[in-house]
Amino acid sequence: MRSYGQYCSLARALDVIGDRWTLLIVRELAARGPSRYTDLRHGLPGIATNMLADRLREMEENDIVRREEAPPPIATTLFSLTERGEELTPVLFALGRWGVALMDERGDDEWRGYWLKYPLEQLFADAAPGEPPVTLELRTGDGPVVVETVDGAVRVHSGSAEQPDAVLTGDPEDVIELLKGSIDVRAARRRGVQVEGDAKAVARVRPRI
Amino acid sequence: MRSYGQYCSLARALDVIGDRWTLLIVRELAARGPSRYTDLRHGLPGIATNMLADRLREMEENDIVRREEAPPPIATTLFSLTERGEELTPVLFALGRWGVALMDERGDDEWRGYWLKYPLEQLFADAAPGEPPVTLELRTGDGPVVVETVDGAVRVHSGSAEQPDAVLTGDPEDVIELLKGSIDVRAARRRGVQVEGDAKAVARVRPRI
DNA sequence: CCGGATCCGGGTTGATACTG
DNA sequence: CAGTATCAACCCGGATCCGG
Repeated sequence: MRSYGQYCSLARALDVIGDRWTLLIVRELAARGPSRYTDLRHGLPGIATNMLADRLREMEENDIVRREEAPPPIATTLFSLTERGEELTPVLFALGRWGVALMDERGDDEWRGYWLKYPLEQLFADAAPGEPPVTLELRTGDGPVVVETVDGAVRVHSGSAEQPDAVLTGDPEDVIELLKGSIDVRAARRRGVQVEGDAKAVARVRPRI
Repeated sequence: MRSYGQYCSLARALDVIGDRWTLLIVRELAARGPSRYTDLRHGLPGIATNMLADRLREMEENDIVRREEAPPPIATTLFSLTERGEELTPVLFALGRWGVALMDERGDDEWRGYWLKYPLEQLFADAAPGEPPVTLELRTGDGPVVVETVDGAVRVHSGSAEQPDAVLTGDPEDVIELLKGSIDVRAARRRGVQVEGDAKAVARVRPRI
């Protein structure tokens, strides 16, 4: 990106991370940890492969991304955030928080389940922190994600749970509305969400005030 | 801007404010309040006039900016942030905070004194909150700015002070280093900073922790 | 002077094909 | 798997012009 040429920390930051796709690459690496080139492409639907290669190179030069050649038996290239890259999480949070108001209709937007990680961990909490922890599994289109209550907070990671208290299957919009509490289990079922297991466990994951 | 087409609040936010210049226009309006087109141009050195007009129109459509025709005797167009636009300040703060580490050399970057407003208000405080408040005037190139201690915090606005406790004149880099405390008055003078008035008042404005 | 609109050249991005 | 190469489309920057 062409520099703004201003002696201002905001402008300097935008010189480095203001390019198209850059912050979404940071999102991918923050949500999934060290990732292969191909996995990044999968998490960035619509990106051109040369664009991803260019951005990764620039971000490496700017000390945001680190490239590691994993030794056998993995034998692949892994991209991960540097410490300086991790420090961008407050930026992701602020932008993501502001963008919540824009999440009106799903349309035909792309969707990956693990994109829920930071929204849920930041904006949701355990509604009954005194009770024994619960585990949910969400199946919303691509790979499943696990949602757990831990010390009153919510933790999210990709993968399946061994013994989930409940499993939610359906469109992301509907599952999210169910977790938000803006619709109940009955209404969610009417929209096509499958709720298996303990419906009470679902109500444990709720927005912070 | 072309949409990323992702059902993710970060991507949605970037759809709206990810364009070049957009966040800098927000900075201008946040730091100076309602502004005329020409003043915005002055605060955004390097912007093409059609670009500013385009961005303002898009930002108006996206409910970030409001355009008002001020009645006589002002009789000009004023641009200001909507409530939704004001809600972008956490984004400016997060990005600006991250960019501080990039503020190494001034080079021939452009500079406006009021760009100090948010950095100083956020990152600095009154080192002796119990003492009577002090007022500084900074003259660093373009218009002067007033720095005041208020209830232990620091407030900044454009303009001149009537009875400043001290006046600092010099290059922005040097004045900032003096306020940060990384150089003392003696060293600042050696670099060409003029310190008039009470040097003790200068030491009242210091980085938090 | 204020608030733009128009035009054009160049740089950035997107889509697809191809490769070690 | 991890990219390069190519080319078209679009966005941006710079200059100029224009109606109040």
